[in-house]
Amino acid sequence: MTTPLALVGDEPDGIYRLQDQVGFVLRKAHQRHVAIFASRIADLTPPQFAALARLYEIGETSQNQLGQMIAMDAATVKGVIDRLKSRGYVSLQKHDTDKRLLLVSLTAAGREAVEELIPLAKTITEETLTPLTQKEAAQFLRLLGKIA
Amino acid sequence: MTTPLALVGDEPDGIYRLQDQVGFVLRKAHQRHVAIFASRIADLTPPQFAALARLYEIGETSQNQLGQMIAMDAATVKGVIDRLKSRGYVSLQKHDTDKRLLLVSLTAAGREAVEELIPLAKTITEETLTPLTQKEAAQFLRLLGKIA
DNA sequence: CTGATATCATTTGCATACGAATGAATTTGC
DNA sequence: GCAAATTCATTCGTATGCAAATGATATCAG
Repeated sequence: MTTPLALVGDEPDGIYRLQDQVGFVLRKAHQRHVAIFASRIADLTPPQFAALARLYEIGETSQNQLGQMIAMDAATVKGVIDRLKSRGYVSLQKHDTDKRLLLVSLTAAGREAVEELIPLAKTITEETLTPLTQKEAAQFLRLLGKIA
Repeated sequence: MTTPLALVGDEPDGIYRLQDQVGFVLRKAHQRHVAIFASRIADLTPPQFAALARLYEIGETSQNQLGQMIAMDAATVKGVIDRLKSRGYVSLQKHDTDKRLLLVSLTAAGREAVEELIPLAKTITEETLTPLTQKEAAQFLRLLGKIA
């Protein structure tokens, strides 16, 4: 154990501790989650899975639109989709009338992969929340949702 | 507003919603924090600041040790330290007896930078936690600390 | 209808982040 | 005291993540 966390606004001009800064702890929590994810799903990254899962929910969309729905900017989503395409999980197609749009959709293999991985993804969420009781976990998810 | 968050373990074989998965929300929260950080401290990244702040706390250490204290692996910390060195914020020196160690320490400019930035860093934490009440923020930091 | 604006995808450059491999130096085990 | 194991720093490859610039296309305003 380290020293207890200070309350926000505590010690207005007091000492500065990195481990009390939300960004630092957020970064570590994210790293831990990514490690848990990798240990359970070795051949996809969390962003790649997010793209597949969203496509599974909503069906075909444009690349940009998909990016907005999974919180990725245009440059990032392009790389993710490129890699999913090279694996055969998604297929790309130009929009009929609006020639700017690149439509992304799941292939049969992509759909199968998502269906297999969803139970694992739920396990990953549970394992990440293992340090918390059920009550704490619900509370944490509620507050985290407000922060995000 | 989207649909309310499911409790953990809710709907054992129910629907899967990306926005209920802790990793996805954690990633978004982290992104939001990085954006807030960049808006207040334009010329340093959060990992760079973490390195400077830790060096300020503890003084000279080896590059690897520093990495462990700010949750960065050896490859990552090397890049961060290289960039801080090229800005004149840290200086590097070989250990006298143990020739494997690369000692990192703050320069005068680095120390000044940290002292100027610490108040801003506190503001950044506060702004990140703005969506929460004081009570919620304290609760959130407590639970986040357990997750990390 | 047409010039200004906006949107979409792409590309480039930079900064984490991690696994794996490597070489140098140190410590351990026996 | 010496071979084996460990530690440290570095390098390479891959994958986000974002800002900024660009070109193609679409929409809007007058």
